[in-house]
Amino acid sequence: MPTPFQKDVYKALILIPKGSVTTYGAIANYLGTKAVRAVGTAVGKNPNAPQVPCHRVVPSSGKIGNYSGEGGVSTKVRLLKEEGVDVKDGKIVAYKCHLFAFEGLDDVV
DNA sequence: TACATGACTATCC
DNA sequence: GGGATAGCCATGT
Repeated sequence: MPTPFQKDVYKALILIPKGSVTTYGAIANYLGTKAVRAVGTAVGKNPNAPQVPCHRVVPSSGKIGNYSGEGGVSTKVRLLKEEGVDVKDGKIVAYKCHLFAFEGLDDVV
């Protein structure tokens, strides 16, 4: 069963609009924590499958990061492209433009 | 309860 | 900008 922390992470992921991406740090910040590692762990479990846009989560490095789904990173990149986010050599193109930092959704504060 | 692991980030070089 | 090191919290054994 998913832990409350995971459910919070998944809720944050669902808030990510199509064609946009966010970082683990942004999610952690939205949840009011610095546990980016824990966020990555929670997303890695991802028992909610396609229900949660886990492929819209990328590291602050602007790269793709990792993906535990089928096809791994390849599928993650493909999904992003399908949503309008272009990827080149395992890196997000103009990723800062697609970046979604939960601005305005700070209901926790 | 304690130790080890992990889809990371920040800092230093 | 890129590589290496330390810090971080939650989860699983």
